Amino acid sequence: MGRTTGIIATLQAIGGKWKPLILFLLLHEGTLRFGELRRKLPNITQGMLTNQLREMERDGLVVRRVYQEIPPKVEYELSEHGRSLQQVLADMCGWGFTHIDFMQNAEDINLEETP
Amino acid sequence: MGRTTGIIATLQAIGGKWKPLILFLLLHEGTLRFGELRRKLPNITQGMLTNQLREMERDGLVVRRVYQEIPPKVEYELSEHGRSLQQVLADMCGWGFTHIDFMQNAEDINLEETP
DNA sequence: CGGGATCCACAAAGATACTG
DNA sequence: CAGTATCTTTGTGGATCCCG
Repeated sequence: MGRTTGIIATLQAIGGKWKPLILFLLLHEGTLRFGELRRKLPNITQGMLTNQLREMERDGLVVRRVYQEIPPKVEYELSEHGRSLQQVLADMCGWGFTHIDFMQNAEDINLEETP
Repeated sequence: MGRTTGIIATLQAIGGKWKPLILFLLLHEGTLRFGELRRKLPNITQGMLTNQLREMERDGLVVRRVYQEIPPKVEYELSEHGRSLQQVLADMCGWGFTHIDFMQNAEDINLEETP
């Protein structure tokens, strides 16, 4: 069991293309219905959203609650284990802004280099 | 610009399937040759490793140094900007172990349920 | 020999239509 | 409303070849 074990386990759990974003939304907005989640993720497909949510439910990160009503109503929220990702998600969010600044500076340098 | 901007930027930069793992290795082991990196990532393809490294070079996370020798020698290391990921990578690594423990407990519960 | 480019087979992701 | 089913497109893995 090498030093990379932790990272590998994390990637298996939240390495999906949309998972960190979904988890971040559920963390900050609490319980959300399927449709609400979809509207907050403008570029995700219905099928993909279903996939990612089901996988995260299977992995114990997300709780799925189905109301037997017409029209149907399904709510999602973070499990206690899912909430333990708070630090990771906060750091990812913070570093993202660092990276945006970095890229804007790099862009400025390129502009200065053009004649 | 919503609350998700930071996460989205992070995913664009290090969302690749292997990137966090590669970055973690470069962070902890310093400069590595292509072949060394490949041996430490037993399940990655040569092509994939080349891809991910080139993308991260383009994004300013990794520095690529080519020695004009026979046999060829190419070294990779984190840039200063790449090193700013240290906190994110450390948290990911730590949470991974939390997640491994969580899954082992869940497994124990299932074992107890079997007759 | 080490790095990496190319071609092919397959799996994952996206778009769209349809259903309980 | 919250999904499924299906089809198309893109990405990944594997083997092979190239080049200095």
